[in-house]
Amino acid sequence: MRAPVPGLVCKESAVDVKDLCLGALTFGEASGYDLKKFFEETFSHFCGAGYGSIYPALAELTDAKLVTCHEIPQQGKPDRKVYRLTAVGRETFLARLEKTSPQHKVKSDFLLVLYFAHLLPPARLETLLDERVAELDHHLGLIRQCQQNPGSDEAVGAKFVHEFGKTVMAAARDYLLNHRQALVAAVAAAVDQDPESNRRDGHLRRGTHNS
Amino acid sequence: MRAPVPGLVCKESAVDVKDLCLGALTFGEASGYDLKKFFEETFSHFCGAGYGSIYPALAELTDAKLVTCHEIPQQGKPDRKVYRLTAVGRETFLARLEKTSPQHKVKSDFLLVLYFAHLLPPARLETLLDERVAELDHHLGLIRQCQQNPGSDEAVGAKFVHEFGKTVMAAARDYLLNHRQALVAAVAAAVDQDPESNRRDGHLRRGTHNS
DNA sequence: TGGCCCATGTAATCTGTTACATGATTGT
DNA sequence: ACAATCATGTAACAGATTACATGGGCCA
Repeated sequence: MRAPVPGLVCKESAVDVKDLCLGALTFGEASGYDLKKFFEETFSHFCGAGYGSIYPALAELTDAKLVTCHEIPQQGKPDRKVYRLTAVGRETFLARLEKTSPQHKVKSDFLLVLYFAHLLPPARLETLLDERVAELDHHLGLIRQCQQNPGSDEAVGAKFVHEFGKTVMAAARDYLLNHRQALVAAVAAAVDQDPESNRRDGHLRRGTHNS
Repeated sequence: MRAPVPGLVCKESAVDVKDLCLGALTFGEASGYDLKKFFEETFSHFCGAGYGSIYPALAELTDAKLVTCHEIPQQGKPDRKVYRLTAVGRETFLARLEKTSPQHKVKSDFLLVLYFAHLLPPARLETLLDERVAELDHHLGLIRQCQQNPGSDEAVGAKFVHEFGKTVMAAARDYLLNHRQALVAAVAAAVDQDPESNRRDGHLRRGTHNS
């Protein structure tokens, strides 16, 4: 086991909510509330953050002088706090963009459950697929809204990411719709033939790992 | 603010590593080590778990009598511990499958960084895209291996999930390859024209939210 | 009058990652 | 000789989710 080389520790840490906020603020000032809405509308298909992480993140960024905070008094509501990126904040973000080795992680309970389709009632399967298609439609709708936004001259990156999202999610949607019937039929048939199909013993087999 | 209704709390909690283990064990007995390999080969594109979560999960499952553990002595290595699903474990898993409302979450630092393509050096952009394509190829390869596995009579669900993965990742891959040049060119052009493009103030604009 | 939008924040909790700890065998 | 595979586990830590806490304005 190698001791961590002092100069090369190189965290390579993943992007966190602070980075998300910094990034959004490169487009202009905003409150925590605004940021959450922005994430939902614009980043919904690949990122997200709740108030429980946004507000603490903004507080930390303020302490670190990466953003400044203007308080705007309001009645009935808590003061609106508008955050703006500082020069240091902008550079910190730029540095993060260049150093991070960006990961793409999918955590899909949906696919996991589908993997065990043979253990599910066909009706449940149909619900699952329909709900997922609806979610995809929802995300697709959000992206279209972003793009149709009045005064939306999206940056090249935004365009690319949005088109990418549309392409990939449309592919997912089409696959689900085109194969829905076959899957449900196959499972229904299996249940008919062999209702007690869920007891099979043996060893978890794995492919020969000649990576 | 409503108090949580006692009988309807209904956690709807997401799938965790324990569920992952339970699910894998429906295909046969396995050790913690085997399980990790299985996840990597078979679930790689939508799930994952490290030893740091698998081993504690198996311990908990054993305590809860959802699995049993046979210890096989070995020399030089720690005893191999082979886990097998109990009847209760199987039913618990089946119940989880039916009750969970399964989510599909993507957390892509890759897309986030790309969103800010206009702030990146073109070379960095190229690296990013190439690396992502390589990752996608890697995952596609893993799926093909699963499918070509000798004695691979995959269950309907497994087939569906793997074909789905191939379809969606192929779409992503194609998009990246087909639009790579255009993106890099656009960013390069922007840098030429306006090297100090990263200082723009204003307000984070959001679309009119007529959801 | 019930529910959503606005608007902020804290605290407890959950869950997973990373680093640590050990060590024989096999292949290059 | 060095790295990888096999094989298990713990402890500290990081990060995010959830519930809690507050409360006026607005629309149907």
